[in-house]
Amino acid sequence: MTEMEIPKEYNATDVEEKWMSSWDLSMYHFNWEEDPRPQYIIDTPPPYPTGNFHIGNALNWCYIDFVARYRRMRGYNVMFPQGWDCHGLPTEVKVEETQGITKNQVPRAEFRRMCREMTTGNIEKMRKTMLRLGFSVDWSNEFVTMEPEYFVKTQKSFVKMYEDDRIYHEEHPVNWCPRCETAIAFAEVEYEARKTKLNFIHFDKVNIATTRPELMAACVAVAVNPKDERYKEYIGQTIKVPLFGQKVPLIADEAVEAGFGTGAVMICTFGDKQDVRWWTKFKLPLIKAIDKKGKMTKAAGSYEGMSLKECQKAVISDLEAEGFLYAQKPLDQNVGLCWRCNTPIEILSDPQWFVKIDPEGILKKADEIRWLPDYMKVRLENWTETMEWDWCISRQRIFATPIPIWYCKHCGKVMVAEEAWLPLDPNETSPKKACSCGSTEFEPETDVLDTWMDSSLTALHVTGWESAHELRLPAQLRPQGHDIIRTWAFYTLLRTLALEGKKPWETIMINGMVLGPDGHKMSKSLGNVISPEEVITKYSADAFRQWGAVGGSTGSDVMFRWKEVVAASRFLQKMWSIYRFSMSHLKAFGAKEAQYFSKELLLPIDRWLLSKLNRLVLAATEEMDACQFDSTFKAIRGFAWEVLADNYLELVKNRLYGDELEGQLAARYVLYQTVDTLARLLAPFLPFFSEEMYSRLGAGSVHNQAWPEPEESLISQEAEAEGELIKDITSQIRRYKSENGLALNAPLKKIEIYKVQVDTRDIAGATNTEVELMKGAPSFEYLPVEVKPNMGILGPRFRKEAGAVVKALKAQAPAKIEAQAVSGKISISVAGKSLELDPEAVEIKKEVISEGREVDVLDIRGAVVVIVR
RNA sequence: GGGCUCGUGGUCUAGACGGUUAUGACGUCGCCUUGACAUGGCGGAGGUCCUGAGUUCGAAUCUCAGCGGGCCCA
Repeated sequence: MTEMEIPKEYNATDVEEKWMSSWDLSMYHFNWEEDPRPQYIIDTPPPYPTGNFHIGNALNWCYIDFVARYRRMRGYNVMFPQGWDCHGLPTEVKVEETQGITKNQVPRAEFRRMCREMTTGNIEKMRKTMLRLGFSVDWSNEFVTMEPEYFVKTQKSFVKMYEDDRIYHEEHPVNWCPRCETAIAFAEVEYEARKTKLNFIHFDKVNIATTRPELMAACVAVAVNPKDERYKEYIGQTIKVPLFGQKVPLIADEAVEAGFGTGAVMICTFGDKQDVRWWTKFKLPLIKAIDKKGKMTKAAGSYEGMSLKECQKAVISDLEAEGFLYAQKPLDQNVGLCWRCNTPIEILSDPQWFVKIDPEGILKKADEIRWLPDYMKVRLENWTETMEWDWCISRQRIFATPIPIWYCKHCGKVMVAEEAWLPLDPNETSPKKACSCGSTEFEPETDVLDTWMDSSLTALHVTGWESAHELRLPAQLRPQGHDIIRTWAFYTLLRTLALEGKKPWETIMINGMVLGPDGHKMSKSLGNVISPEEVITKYSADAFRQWGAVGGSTGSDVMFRWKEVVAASRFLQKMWSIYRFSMSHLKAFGAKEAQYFSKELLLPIDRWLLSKLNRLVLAATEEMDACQFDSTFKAIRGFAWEVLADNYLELVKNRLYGDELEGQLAARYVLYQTVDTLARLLAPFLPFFSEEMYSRLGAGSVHNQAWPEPEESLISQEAEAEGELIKDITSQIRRYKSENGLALNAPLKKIEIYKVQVDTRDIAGATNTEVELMKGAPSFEYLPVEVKPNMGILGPRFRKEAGAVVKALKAQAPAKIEAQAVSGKISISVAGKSLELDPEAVEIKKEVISEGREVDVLDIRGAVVVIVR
């Protein structure tokens, strides 16, 4: 331990890069074999490999890393795996963009290759950021959903669920993105407020109002509210649709709002979700007027081939020309958009694959899981309770897990791959057996699986499902954002339940979103995006992580603020100074000196510090167990800064620099314990800084050390009370000097302390003044100036009369009350009745009269401190 | 339109089992280079605890209503 090597300034970049390149990351590996330690498996979110690990990911990973490092130190066999959720539209869209093609212009296999290549490059970039942020990822348990080792599981899960009758193939209306030319799930639909026009149109018997005149070709009914007097007589009759001429029934349904538009609505296949409900309820016919590219079909007659927009324009002008359109009104409307390309979605009917949803089962399992914070469970419940359709899992895209299915060319029967054949792409491989009709000719399924079919398997994957290892379900923790509760959490619950009948995790910890410095969601269009790299370069990874810890409580959204990062890096420097000072006094505190030390040597302020330290350990442990990172870190920081640096160090400096060995030993012992404990407490949050600290304290990495155990015998009310008095006396004298323009190390003539017993050695050292404990009362006059009622006692006792009692107390001279309090009972009269109060029921403020004397008097916690100048 | 969440000095925030002096940070103002740290120390100013009503002896805290943010959805 050589303090000469410790620079005055903490150079975060050098320290962080040094440790990053020298750490042996195998210390973070999970042990799949028999291990006496309890397992702690984290079902980490596999990020989408965009190539850029954004600040929201980073916050999420900070939380995961805090937990992972803490649990390791607590003696758990921790798995912090890293997955990559590769498949899906965004990569396809990006490849189409960068290559200037559309998916159908190149062979399927070639397109997949381009996607894989881009994904691999992106993963590499993101790994770098994660390493730089010091996350203790277990890279031996990395998984990549596009690799056969992973997607074989996705396919197996499909086959198992198909055979279990949980997956079926059916023609059903689905959300369709005409740009991406694929079905999408409800979870992938986003809504945006837009202005549109409500068109009022004469039908032959009633007038209807619609925002979608281009869908008149697909009109299959008109609906009114059964209670609507205007239309009662027409219910059950047929109505002719203008321009297109089809005759449709006029039906009655409660769901029609009589007050909206004309009170009559046309039902089309399909304008919106409500149309689908009516279509199902009344078993209406299906007219497909829109094709998969969003163009009008033959069913639209002369409008065939037009885009939806063109068609709407044409229909409106034709309606107007023929006198059907009689009014237009502006209307605010929410349009469903494809979450990836922002194209308005349509509802089309098409054969698709579906997973059955069992809301009750999911809700029951959700109840068995601990939700942090608990109110987040409500989001899952609300979503689950409002599910209307099953989960559409087929997508008409390319870069995704293939559906291992063929259709027999002769009888049309579905051939499902056997598990032993997997993984495979039905477009490249044929079934290894004939159809039950004897045919060996098959048509492959070209649809692929929804990406959530991959990622909803992570809990199973990380716990060893379908691997050489024993299944270790449930995982201990699922960390994720609240934005994907309805998708990732929901689907994982569904799939784990369907495949293994168990809950996927014991605890789910929800993190909030990161908002920009302006309080809004970070987005390119708002220009408020900040990257983790930018923060690291300017202020260090540890400062970034500290912002992640203290930025907000777990679950709440966190605003990114530069000044918090600045404050974080200031704490690093402050902590560094504390460390540097401590180490300069610890060079000699080796085994040699330690043998002369015994706890009897500890002075009151030492016991005060140790009590506070152990209380801190106790609280930090409790809060880390509850994933309360902000309060944990704030407690540690507060201790280091206010308790240790501002007070303890100032009080023991004199002893440390002095030549009295016993006092020195005690202070060194305390310093050593404190610095060692702080290094450990900080380790989950500041892996680089704490490692640098620990490198001069002990052997090996701090990340292989145990979390500190609180020594309860050192926690003591009395030790803290006496320490607090010493601290307060010293800091009041410091303030006194400051107010009186004295240098802080300026000696005073003398300090006299009355009325309490207190150890004066450190007070004398810290104030550079002789301190004497005085017997008896000081010869000063006290003037009681104010009576302060203690409402905690008076309120509950007197209830309605409490107000009157307070009034009566205040009406008396403070000196009179004081005199009674000294005798043990205070009597007052309220509304003619006389009452007796205990002295505890009031606090009497007194002032010392010291005018005309060469002294100043401070009243501190019952102690009277007389300063002789 | 629904659900969730929040509204505290200039800014951000703690407090939420109801108890009279409302926490801390940043900013601001003043003083101080003291043998770890000026990226520091000490002190000061600055508050209708969103509004209104209710419960209560007593409300930032509980209840209701309203207003206003944010998020997730329809």
